[in-house]
Amino acid sequence: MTPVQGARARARAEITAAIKDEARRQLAAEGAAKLSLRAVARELGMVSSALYRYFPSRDELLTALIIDAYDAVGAAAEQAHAAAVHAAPGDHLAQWTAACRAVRAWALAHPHEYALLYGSPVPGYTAPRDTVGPAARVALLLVGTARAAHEAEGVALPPLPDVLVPEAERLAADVAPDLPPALAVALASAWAQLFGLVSFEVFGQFHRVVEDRDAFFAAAAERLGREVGLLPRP
Amino acid sequence: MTPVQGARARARAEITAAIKDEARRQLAAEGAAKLSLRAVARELGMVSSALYRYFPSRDELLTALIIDAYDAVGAAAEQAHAAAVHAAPGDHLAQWTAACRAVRAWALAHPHEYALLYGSPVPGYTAPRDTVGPAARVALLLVGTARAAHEAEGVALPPLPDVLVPEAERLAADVAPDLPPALAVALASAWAQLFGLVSFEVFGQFHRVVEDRDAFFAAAAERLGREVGLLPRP
DNA sequence: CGCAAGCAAGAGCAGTGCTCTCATTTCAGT
DNA sequence: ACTGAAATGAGAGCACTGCTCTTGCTTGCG
Repeated sequence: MTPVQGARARARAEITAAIKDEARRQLAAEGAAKLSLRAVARELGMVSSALYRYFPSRDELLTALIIDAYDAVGAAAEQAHAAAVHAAPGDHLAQWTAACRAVRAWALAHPHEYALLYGSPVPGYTAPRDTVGPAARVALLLVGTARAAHEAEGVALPPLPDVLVPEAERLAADVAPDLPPALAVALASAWAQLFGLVSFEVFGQFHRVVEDRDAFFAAAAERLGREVGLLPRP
Repeated sequence: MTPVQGARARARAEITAAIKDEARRQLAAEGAAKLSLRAVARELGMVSSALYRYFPSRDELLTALIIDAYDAVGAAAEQAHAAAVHAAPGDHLAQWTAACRAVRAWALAHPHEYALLYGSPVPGYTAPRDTVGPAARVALLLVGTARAAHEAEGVALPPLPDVLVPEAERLAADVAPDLPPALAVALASAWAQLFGLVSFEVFGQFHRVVEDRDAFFAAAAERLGREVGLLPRP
């Protein structure tokens, strides 16, 4: 795009990145609520008002971090999925669980950023349009896995209750017109349930309840995969 | 317990309740992050420092609200469950879904309190021991439904993967020694997944994705019930 | 070269959680 | 019934926060 930007623009990009880095550091250390513009500025050796040249408000800074985090977890899942496709080309269930495990691993490694994405929404703050793209990456990856399995060998799902048929058709038309409506509904359920499992673990709800969480999650993710019709080692 | 407490103790209880009420109002209006001790005091016509005679810190006030909220959602679920037991005595699946729907309804009616319980943990704040009892009410209700079904007609579950067997036995011994280990694991999964569905809805993740959320949730809750071996109308 | 735009600094405003001191009220033991 | 201790409320104050506004300095384009 801009082949050689002026020194000023470069400095601006560098400072913006430095602000986000420092903010991410504070986020990881203390959580979103303790992320303070003044502290970020202090750590960067500037004065708080200067920060407003780069981010018009604290919420805008948070938004930038949210977008980066969605991209990070999406990239982690996509990478793990691609590796699984390479390692076990036809095993769609293994590919599914690989993506799920990558999401979980990223969440456990970045709990505060995960909380920003899938925890309580920041009050008075509604996610701007820019976040929906990155936010959909993981969901689209799950849809893609199910689509590959469906194209390769077809999936068998139990019939839907009658009341859900219109919603299922609408949902399928919206997100995956090539997939059967029952599969679209199953995917939406599995999507939410996957993050339920991850959130419970990251937010400590499994404390003193589930101990061997690796094995527990692996089994649960595989069950979710079967729920959307995936089968092992075809 | 205390048959007739002095006027002072009564006043203390009343003021404590008034503080919690006003705090709950602000919580519902603006969310946890904007809950301000000073604003609560202002609204109650007292000075902020006086509040510290009743709650030693803002976090302690939050803890009190959290315990109340756990009790409220637990009571809502228990009441819906009891009604279902009365209306359809043998239909354990209907009882299960009734409890799930009650949790969802409470969450949608009190989104900010729900976020306090199942959203991002408040930073720097770890839930004290007093919360674990109320927090377990919904989980215990789900366990109880599964136990009733198991005692009445037995439940059939797929076998566990080998790696999960030790964890399953430990988990069953901990929370429900009378239930088969595979059922205990399935219950823990269903528990987390149920709140995944509710959280996605309350936190807006289903925005522009799932539209007919009543039907969607009802179907998902029923699937969760089948996952723990419940069967309709025996 | 000049001048507009970009930028940092500082002061300041309104708000926050929390602590401390100082009166006053209430209650209990003698 | 009286007194001393405990509980309570008021107020000032500290160290923060996000954010705005004004004031100059620097940069780089036309």
